[in-house]
Amino acid sequence: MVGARDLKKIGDFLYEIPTSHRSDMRVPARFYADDRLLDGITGDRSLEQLVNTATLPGVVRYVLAMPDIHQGYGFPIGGVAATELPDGVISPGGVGYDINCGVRLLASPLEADAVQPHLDQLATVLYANCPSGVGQGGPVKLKPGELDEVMQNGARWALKRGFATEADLDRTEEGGCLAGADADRVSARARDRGRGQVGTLGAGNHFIEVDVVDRVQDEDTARRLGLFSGQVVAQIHCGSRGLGHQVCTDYVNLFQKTVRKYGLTLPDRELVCAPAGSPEGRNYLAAMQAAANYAFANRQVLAFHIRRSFEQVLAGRVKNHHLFQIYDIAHNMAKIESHTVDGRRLTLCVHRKGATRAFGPGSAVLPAAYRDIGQPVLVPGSMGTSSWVLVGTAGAMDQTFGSTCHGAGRTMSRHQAKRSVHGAGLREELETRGIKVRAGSLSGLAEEAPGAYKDVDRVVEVVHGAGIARRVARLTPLAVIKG
DNA sequence: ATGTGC
Repeated sequence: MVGARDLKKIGDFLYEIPTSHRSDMRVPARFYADDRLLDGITGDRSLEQLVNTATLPGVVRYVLAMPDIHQGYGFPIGGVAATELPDGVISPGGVGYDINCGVRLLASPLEADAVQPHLDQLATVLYANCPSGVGQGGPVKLKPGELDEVMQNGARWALKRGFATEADLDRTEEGGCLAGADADRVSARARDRGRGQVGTLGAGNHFIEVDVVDRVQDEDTARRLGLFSGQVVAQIHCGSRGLGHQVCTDYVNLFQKTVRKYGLTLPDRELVCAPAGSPEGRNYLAAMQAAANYAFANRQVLAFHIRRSFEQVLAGRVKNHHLFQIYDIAHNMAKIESHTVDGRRLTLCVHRKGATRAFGPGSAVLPAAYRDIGQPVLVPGSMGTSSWVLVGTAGAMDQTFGSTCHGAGRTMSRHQAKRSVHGAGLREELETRGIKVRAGSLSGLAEEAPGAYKDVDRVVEVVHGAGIARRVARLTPLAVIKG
């Protein structure tokens, strides 16, 4: 267990666990927090997991955790670890079971007052059009061989099928398509699980939300993104469903063997990995990218059905309900990126698990329209609480390999939450606050109770204060759709 | 997170 005495405070919102803490650490471990969040962080195994990642072969500079850190499989959720190619390792546990879990934000030109009278119907129609729940299949029938196209081309596949516009792709991380994806590295079992699930939401913390922009923190940047106070927007939070889950399972199993083959010593079995430049490592990367493309396509099809739902409910009732895309980000992904470490330009495998890329102004990979303001960062809060739109900063490039937080972060396990919260009562409470709720499972709802999460406003305050993202606008929910 | 775990 890592306790308060093992920590060194090295900045207003920054702590370090030095390599003297444990003899197998190759680099220090750093994490961002304030005093209040610190209490929760030292209460579970997440810092010990972070220290474990500091022992990985090829890890550079320091491993990092964001203020929304909590316990995960092997790596903590909210963790960032960068390893140098080709001998530095890639680990499926550093990405997570939900490969390219991420968030998409669509914005309408409408004020909340115009939508309010139709909100109940909108929630019902969204729930009907966007299938959710564990194991749930979806509306898209793929032709033979078409699943390969989804995995190779991601949101580009969706464009060809009429589910996307060029503008959507332009405002998606990586253009919605990772070029290195190789569908041949994805097992038959993973394909079987994913075949019928394109355009579905899933369960757990995944959701579709209709929100209103309730606070604008930076007027200029908000305007540049197309956001204004009182505006109705829609958020999608979901990933690669059963396909990504199976890809992770397959490679975790396979990598049990590669750990021995390459003579790797690990403090936790859950950190199984392979050198990123080895055949096994490259195969996982290609399969992970295929699953990531599937997730981009999934969110794109959901966006299409959200647009259709707005059309169905609002056409003829309001003047313009077109939903344009602000951005789509991944928060479970390993990326091959170039970063400067101690004055040297290195090619790194950056694992972001429950962490968001937050590239600052000037980055060539950003859409032209956003290049001078930095990458939009979408931070969903817990159910019934606010969410945030941030932008990446030069500070993130300097401090965190261009990364920041991804959400509120759990304080209670799912099991704990289910025991202490009643789903029906929670729904009642949300509805009393004027939030429309459509949920397939009441126990699923209980697992996502706001009380089971940290305060997202505080998490965002820390990353803003630390300079690894900048606050632009806050969103508050009008309607929530869940599995 | 997940065709949910002992």
